[in-house]
Amino acid sequence: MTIQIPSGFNFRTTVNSHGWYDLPPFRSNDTMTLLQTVISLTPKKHVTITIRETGSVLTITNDRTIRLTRTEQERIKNIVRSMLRMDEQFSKFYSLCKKEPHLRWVLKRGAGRILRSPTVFEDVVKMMFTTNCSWALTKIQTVQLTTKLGKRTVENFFSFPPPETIARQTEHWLRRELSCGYRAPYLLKLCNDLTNNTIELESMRHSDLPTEELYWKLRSIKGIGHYAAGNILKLLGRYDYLGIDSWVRTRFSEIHTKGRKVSDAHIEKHYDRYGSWRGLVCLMEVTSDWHG
DNA sequence: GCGTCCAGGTCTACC
DNA sequence: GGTAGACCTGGACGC
Repeated sequence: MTIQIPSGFNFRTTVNSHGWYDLPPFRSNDTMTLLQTVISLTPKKHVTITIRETGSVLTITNDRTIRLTRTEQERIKNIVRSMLRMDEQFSKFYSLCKKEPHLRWVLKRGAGRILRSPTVFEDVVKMMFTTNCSWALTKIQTVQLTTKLGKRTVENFFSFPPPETIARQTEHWLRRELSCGYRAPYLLKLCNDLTNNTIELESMRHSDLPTEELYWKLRSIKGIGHYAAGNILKLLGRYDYLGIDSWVRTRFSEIHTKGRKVSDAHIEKHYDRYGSWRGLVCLMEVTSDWHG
């Protein structure tokens, strides 16, 4: 399968936009020139895909033993476009960056697109796993979740388990097997609510609701606070919130205040002038050193 | 190898 | 509305 690359799109910069490429089922290589993950087409059909940039197209390959219908191939292509944010409009953001000397690199590197998972559910669970712990623990929780509850594919990858599979476990089991500690009841409640249709996540990527309403919808999920909601919103294409964590605080003080610690209110105020793009401007600034 | 301390974000009870 | 303390884990550190 191939996808035509839109102008201004940069595959490597998108894969390296944040830590998601490092959390299973995602996998990448040292040079970030390929991205692999598992797409769950049906409860029993899980396909490992490999995405590479080859000239002016992205090439998507999968194991030849798995036959895909034309409809399934189209679905995979749409999911890849969505994960890599290929159809989102960044022209207004780039005009803004053009006016700021310290953000001109963003255009040169084709930055701004933030890698997201095939589903909102996967993004929300992973974001919950980033709260109040080190990256090492975030990774442990995600690895355990996928290997213990996901489905193994031909290439020895594991799919991200659906909410109903997680909802069948006990809180005790989740605590013990995933090392997710006090997050276990939050994860269980989220999965139960999704299974019972008490809440709905997937439509959020195409929602017409104002960003603030989406923010409060996310905040109604136990375990999703101000930081997590702000960052999930970025994965929904809304950049009004900063999603400040300890790392952003450190990077901000290194860049703007010679290492002097400042309050979150100070950081919020600094990015106010960028309006609805402030969250993305903040992310670009704190990750600028990742892109040379 | 063991014990102690700390960092990390969210929730809840309390003022 | 603001704040303190609990939640749980891995990692750093001292012994």
